[in-house]
Amino acid sequence: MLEPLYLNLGQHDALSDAEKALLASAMTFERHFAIGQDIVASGSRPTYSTLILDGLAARYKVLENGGRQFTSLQVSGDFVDLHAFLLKTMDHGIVALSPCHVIFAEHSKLRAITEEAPHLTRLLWLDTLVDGAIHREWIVAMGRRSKTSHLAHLVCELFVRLQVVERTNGMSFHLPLSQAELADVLGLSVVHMNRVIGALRKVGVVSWANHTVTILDWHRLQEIAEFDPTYLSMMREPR
Amino acid sequence: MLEPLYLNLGQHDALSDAEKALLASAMTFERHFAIGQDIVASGSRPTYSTLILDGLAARYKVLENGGRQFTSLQVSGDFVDLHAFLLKTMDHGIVALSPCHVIFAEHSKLRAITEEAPHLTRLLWLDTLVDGAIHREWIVAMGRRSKTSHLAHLVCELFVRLQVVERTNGMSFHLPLSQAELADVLGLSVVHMNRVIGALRKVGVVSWANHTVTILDWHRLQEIAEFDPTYLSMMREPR
DNA sequence: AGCGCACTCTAACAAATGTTAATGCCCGGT
DNA sequence: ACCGGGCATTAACATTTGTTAGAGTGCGCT
Repeated sequence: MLEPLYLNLGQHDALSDAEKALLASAMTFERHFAIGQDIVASGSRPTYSTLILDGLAARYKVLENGGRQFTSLQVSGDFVDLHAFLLKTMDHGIVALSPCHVIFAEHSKLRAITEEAPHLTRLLWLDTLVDGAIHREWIVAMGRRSKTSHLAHLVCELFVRLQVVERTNGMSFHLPLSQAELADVLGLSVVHMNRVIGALRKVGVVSWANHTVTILDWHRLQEIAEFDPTYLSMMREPR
Repeated sequence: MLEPLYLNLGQHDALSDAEKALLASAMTFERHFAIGQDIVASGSRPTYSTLILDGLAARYKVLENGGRQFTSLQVSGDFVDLHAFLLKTMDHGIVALSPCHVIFAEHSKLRAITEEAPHLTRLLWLDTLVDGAIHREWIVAMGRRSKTSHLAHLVCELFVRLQVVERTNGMSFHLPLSQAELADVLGLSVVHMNRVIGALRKVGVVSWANHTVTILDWHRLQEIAEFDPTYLSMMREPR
């Protein structure tokens, strides 16, 4: 059941059976969340961290004027709030964008891992570092890329991340986001989001319908996005 | 000499003398960098992490069209590339924005800390988590705040961070960034950056001259920015 | 004192992006 | 089969932001 987590952590470095067992023993109960439900509330102080077994979720903040910004998208195998283990207080919410099947890891058990399993600790730390690397890439995309390039970059990133946890289907993947939600990812208005998707469709590098994205020309898409997967640290090496 | 680091880490949780000594023993040689010099090169694989003792630096990426985006600003007491300890390959560069006095911590020593000093390990991990929290706040600012609010937020953030490491002077602090560099922080053109600074000046919440920012009305500045320092985790509590 | 240079600031215009509103489509509920 | 609601799409127009160009300013250097 924790397969996606093993795939996610295991992409960076070998994960021993003992470490897998240790992770498994940190888990407590499972839960399902419906679309739109908050998995973790902003301002809360969780005592466990949430692992997505299946589904798509997002971190977000809401401003006073009602504007919402997603700060990350989380897929199967992602700890959506591993950072709360040490940050303690959630400064943002996490919402289910598709039906989500999750399992909770107790902070006390994670703490025990940091006391007794240094290598596994480094892998969990690394997981949050990749999170940060993705954030930086998003900042660059928001600040200096054209909107088309930004969207192309997002498609590249999601495809690669989903491939790691075996949630792609050939060159297609399921992306159950409305254009309004996508607009809250890129920081655009809904109308402009629609224009940008149209632009990407028109150049013919992706087809996009029924919440399914199919990459028609990976090479050119990567070019438009200037996508370089280095930041995802997908190289397996000692950590 | 490591005082800024102790202040930085110590703001989140108590730092024992033994831990301070351990940090000190991880350090090797010091170095000075001039304005504009790369402290860490993109694509490199450093074997040490760089701590700023004094100065201002920034992480950045450059796009094919020459556009540059800063993804973070780093002040005294910040490990600018602690993440490279586990990410291994730098996916971005780090440049000195003021003359920088830095000291290097060997990765082998950091690794030893993860093997033998769990609590200190958690504090170092936390340091990178706060990094991530700042990234998220920047994403929100870029996506959903007005440019004036974004700039106000940056001023609030820098003031608070500099205060922790005792680099403020009353309600003023030194910000040696040209408007062109600031534009690369907010993701704007230089001309528009100038407009935005003018706007913030006009409402009278800051004065801004000679690379010195003085906050004239903290309360109103915070209001404009919708600044909530929770994400900086400045509460001292067991981690 | 004069010069050159980097930086700030402004203007005029162009392009990107937001807003409001309307239309059509699909799909689930009755 | 009908209805209603959410979503995608488009149009027209407003606002923000970028581009290009140039003038002003301060400061170090000779």
